[in-house]
Amino acid sequence: MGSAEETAGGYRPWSEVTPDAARRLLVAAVEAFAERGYHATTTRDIAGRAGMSPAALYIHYKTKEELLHRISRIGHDKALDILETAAAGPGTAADRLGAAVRSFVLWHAAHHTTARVVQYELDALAPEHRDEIVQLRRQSDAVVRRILGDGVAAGEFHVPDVPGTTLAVLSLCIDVARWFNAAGRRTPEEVGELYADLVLRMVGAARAAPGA
Amino acid sequence: MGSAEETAGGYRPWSEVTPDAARRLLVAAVEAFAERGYHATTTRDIAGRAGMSPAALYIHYKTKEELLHRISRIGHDKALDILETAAAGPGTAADRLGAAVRSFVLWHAAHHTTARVVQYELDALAPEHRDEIVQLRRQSDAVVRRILGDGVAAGEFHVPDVPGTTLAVLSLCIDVARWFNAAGRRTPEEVGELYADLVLRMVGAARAAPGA
DNA sequence: CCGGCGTCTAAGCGCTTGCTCACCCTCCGG
DNA sequence: CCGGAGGGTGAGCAAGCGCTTAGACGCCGG
Repeated sequence: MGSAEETAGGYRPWSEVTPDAARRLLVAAVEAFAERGYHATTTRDIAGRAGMSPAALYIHYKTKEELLHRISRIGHDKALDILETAAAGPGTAADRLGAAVRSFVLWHAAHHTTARVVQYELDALAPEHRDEIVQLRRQSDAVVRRILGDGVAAGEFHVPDVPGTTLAVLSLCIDVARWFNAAGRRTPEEVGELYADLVLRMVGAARAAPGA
Repeated sequence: MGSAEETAGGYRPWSEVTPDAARRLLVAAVEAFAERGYHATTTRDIAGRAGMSPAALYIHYKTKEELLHRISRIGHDKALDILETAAAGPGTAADRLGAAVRSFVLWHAAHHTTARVVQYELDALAPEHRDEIVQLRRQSDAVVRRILGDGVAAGEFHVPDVPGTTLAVLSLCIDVARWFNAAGRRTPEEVGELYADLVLRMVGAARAAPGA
């Protein structure tokens, strides 16, 4: 068991990675990178977790860094997709911001192992790959900033500093990957709910009315 | 220049580290760890930055890990001190929470190089040292939780989930160390001010009145 | 039955790592 | 003027690193 809990719940990640051995190696790498960090993880450790010899890794990936790049790319694509889906939804700006934070945080909590690698091992990427990922992050930033802008324009939000608040909101959500499950009384859904509420207060769209 | 900006402003950190050569090595280690991460930093790199030979490091420190431990310990002591000072201050719970967030964030922004090492390289510590540091973090958590509890009891704050909100507040502040200065239009003071405002909104102590 | 391809392994190469050791300065009390 | 202590160096060791190579396996169309 152990790693089973990560893939529980019917959600099957990494389905886009084939063949099977390549996926097993990638999943093993995610676990190892999340646990010890990229630089502290050896290729022997990754191969061992996948039940293979060290050399097997190089049949499917050219370098250890390519593994990290693949993980980072897939993860960022997923995270951006989650944000964009929520942003394109119906309702007021407050509705969309709440949905975005709720689903974004839910993903970071439920897949905190992956998210930790994706969000905190950026500097281990080769410069070219790093630039590519940074571009995706800028898109995430733009999505959130747009919702905030909409809310301000509609008079729903009171936000003096939209770029700064955007940064804070994303920072808050992303950092969930770092601390989540440290003991784990909360479910990912509960954290998402809590954070959606906190963020809506931050932007002054308080459903904080005492009766709510 | 370069590293000079870090120590600018009259604040002289690491004054508790003697002799001089030991301090130079420690400052070099902070820079290197912040830039590349603990595991990606070599002892040769640290010694080189300090203008010494690789062997010189081992006159003042037993291992590379001891360097990280010293940095982490001093940094956490300082961070906790900042929080406790603000918490012990005068005024309402809102006043104290605002002061705590403002000064805590200010430190994380102004000394983001140090803060990055202190906050994000925890897992590289030996288990015994890690436990020691985790203990300090629990104290930081307790300080913030107490202010929130006070505010709720006094009817100043509306916080349904005090432990969860405490976690979120600290997470938000700490993560400043990760992104700060990525381009740097904002000063540390401005970020502290912005964050104090955001956090006060989060707890429903809105000075969000338009005229404020 | 075969031959080629994709997959995997055992062994190991070249290099870097954290750390050590033998030795050398410089400073300073007696 | 000396001798010892503490701060420093150049060279280098054992271990571990990312990665490669030579060869063996199972599978499958002809």
